[in-house]
Amino acid sequence: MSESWPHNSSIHAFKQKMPFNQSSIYRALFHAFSSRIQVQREDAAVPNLEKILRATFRLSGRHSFEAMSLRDLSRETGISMGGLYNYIGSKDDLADMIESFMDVHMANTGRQFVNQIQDPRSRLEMSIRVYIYMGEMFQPWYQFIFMETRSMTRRQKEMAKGMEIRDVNMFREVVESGQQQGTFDPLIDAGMVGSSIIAMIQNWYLKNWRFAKEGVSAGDYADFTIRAVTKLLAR
Amino acid sequence: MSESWPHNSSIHAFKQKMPFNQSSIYRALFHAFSSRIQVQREDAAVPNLEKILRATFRLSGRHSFEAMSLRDLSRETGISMGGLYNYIGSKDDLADMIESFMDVHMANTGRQFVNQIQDPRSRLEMSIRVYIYMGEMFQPWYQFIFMETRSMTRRQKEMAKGMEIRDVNMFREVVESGQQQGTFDPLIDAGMVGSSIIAMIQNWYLKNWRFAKEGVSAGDYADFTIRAVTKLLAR
DNA sequence: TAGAATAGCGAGCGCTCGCTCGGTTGGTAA
DNA sequence: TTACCAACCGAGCGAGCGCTCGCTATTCTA
Repeated sequence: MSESWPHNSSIHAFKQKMPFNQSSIYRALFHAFSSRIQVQREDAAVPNLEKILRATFRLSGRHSFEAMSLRDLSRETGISMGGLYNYIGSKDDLADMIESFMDVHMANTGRQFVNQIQDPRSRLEMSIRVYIYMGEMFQPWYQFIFMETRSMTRRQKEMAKGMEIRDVNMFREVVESGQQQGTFDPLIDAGMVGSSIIAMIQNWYLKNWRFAKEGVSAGDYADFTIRAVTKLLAR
Repeated sequence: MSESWPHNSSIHAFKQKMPFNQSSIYRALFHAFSSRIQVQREDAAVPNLEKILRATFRLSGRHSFEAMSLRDLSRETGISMGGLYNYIGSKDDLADMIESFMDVHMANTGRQFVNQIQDPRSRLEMSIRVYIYMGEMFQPWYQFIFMETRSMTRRQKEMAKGMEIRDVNMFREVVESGQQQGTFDPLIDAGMVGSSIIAMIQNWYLKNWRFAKEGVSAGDYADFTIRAVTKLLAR
């Protein structure tokens, strides 16, 4: 998968290696949840799912998921109230689909890009880049998870915390392996570094309005972040 | 004000220099908004305001401000529905009090600590420390602004964006002045540094659950952040 | 092309929301 | 002791919520 990508680290090259993109993700979503979606015909379901998800991101970005009523969603998608309920079991269920999909598919996809890289420095840089590019591609998804899960059920909250802890630990472990190998400064707290990297990644997809205004691209941001982390860990 | 604090940079010393703290802030709030609060007797108003604000933070932290009903707030404070409306003009107005108070008072207070420091390096370090300590002291206030404003009126959203931009620019300017003076690496984008520092500060008050679990104090976090920024800007 | 199956529709249900307003309470001044 | 009024109370209002269900429209099968 990533045999060629590291040699061209642009987001464009990255997108070509992804198993799904901003459009085809709705087909993947349909297959992941076809058992709990009442509509079985793919040609009918996938475009409607795309309408529903896009409208959900748009409306809950405007105010919040809780403030979005299913009547708003019906109006925005052009699908009737009854029609919506052929795709979701409840309003909570809609949020759960988004979160569960990310929990499984996004996390696995990201991991595939870095798992075969052994060298800690390359692996750290690649991880940062992949996470930022994923945040760029699926910005509404990540923002949704960050902003909305806390309003949800205990189960959903725990899932979100779990995802974040998993990510922090992934970065912490890369840093630790680099420290053991002597590449990175062993006096820096690896856990704090992991936490800070996650903060930087979240900063990218949460504050995209500001970066867009200032003409900072995802590639620029990844370069900056990698540089900052590299300097922090230099011996 | 800060003639002695810089020589003892603990949060304890910082708290003693603050014009208000987690308790007395409600008296300050009362005086700031006495014109739009119907209850005029301070001895009645201040304790009730404290109950209302604390309960608002507690309830909107549990789910969200929008999901908090005024009946919830009434139950949690022990103040009747009608009683609440002697303190707030509307539910929106309650959020506006919180946001407006921070916009004016918090920002000014923070600025007073650093304005008389000229040396860019000291000023940068002091600023980071003050912002993190403020975030620690008034964590529910900052978290509220970060998480809830986007659900509010356009005016309130603009106010929140304005606060953030002002803070980013403050950090950007300190970095630039250090670059012009030759203290900091001039090749690092000062705007990006400012943005990253804000991200680190927000990371502190948004993820306090994780830092508490790992025994990281506000002072530890400030030290780490200052170290990271210093290394990034080193020539 | 008839009949069955799937997809889509929207008025209406029970309920909770933000907010109001006429009434009650309790401390203070005359 | 009485009269007053700031402070507080909570049942009730109209609107809008999530969700349902009897129905129609569309597509597939034979």
